[in-house]
Amino acid sequence: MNNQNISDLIENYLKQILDDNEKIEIRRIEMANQFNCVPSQINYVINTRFTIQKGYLVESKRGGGGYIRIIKVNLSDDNQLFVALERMIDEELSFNDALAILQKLYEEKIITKREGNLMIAGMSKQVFQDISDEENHIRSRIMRSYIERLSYEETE
Amino acid sequence: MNNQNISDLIENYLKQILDDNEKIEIRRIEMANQFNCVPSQINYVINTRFTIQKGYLVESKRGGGGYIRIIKVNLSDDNQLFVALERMIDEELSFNDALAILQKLYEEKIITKREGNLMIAGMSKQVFQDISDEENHIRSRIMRSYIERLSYEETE
DNA sequence: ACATTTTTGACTAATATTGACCTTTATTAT
DNA sequence: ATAATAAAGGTCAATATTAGTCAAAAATGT
Repeated sequence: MNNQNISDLIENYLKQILDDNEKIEIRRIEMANQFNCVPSQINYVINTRFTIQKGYLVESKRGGGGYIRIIKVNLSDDNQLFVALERMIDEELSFNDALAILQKLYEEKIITKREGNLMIAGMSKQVFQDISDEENHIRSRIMRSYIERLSYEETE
Repeated sequence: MNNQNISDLIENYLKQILDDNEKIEIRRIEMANQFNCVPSQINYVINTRFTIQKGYLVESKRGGGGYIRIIKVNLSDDNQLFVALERMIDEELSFNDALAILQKLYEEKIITKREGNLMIAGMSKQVFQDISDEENHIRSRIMRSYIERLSYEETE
């Protein structure tokens, strides 16, 4: 641990607190003052070190009483599968391909029938009625977002 | 949690009372005095936190003996539910309103937490990254599609 | 040398707070 | 009854308070 740049210091500080707590809530400007850096460096640290793949969820609010909240989550046992799947999905995704992926997830008992049906509903043709240009593009985004969500669970 | 701002305090105060009551009636000036803020902040809280999407109806009267009344909407009657939902969902649907609706459906035990989280993932901001023009429009379509799907399940 | 990561800051966006002015309803005076 | 006044609540825009984005510059690694 001799990488003592400021970003690493901030990362270590936050992770140390997260060792004993499920989540932490900070004020960006306070952190920045404490570590004598510009506020946007806090965003940099969060974006590079507290990603969902690393098991962290980040929420924030602006305005008076604003905050940044970092929450530890449990990565699913099938996490690797999801990461792989997410990478496999192209920028464009047809309805039939989406259907096939969800069918597979259902057969593998990763999702219930009802969950699958809901996800399909969110990507169905009717959703994209008058914007068919972007249909497969947005569907791809939706599918990857579903898969990302399946890759972790919040700790109760 | 992080009640650093007055609006959250007022919101929590009102919701706490609404936990035990179907409705609550307040006087704007009294609230403002109690929380040491200007009267219009009460309107701000009501307009941002007690919307129809969040499951609340608001009535008020001016003049002597005036009041603001907040009423919890009861969605537990399945017949009325889907009709009510259709009405809530405009041609355009913001992420926050979508969140509020799903939260309500979860509270009413119509969907599981996991189903809600998946549906939210399908409508999250990241899905619409580079097509923000149509964001709220498509989100509205997705939500309607989810609701339609849920209404089938009911009668299966 | 070149590539990657970190640091910085100017600009942007979201949310909360405040206050001046407006509208509605009830009460009181004539 | 009608008019004037008082007693509510409503609206809207300015300002304040946060956090987010993005790209250039600096530092570091290979």
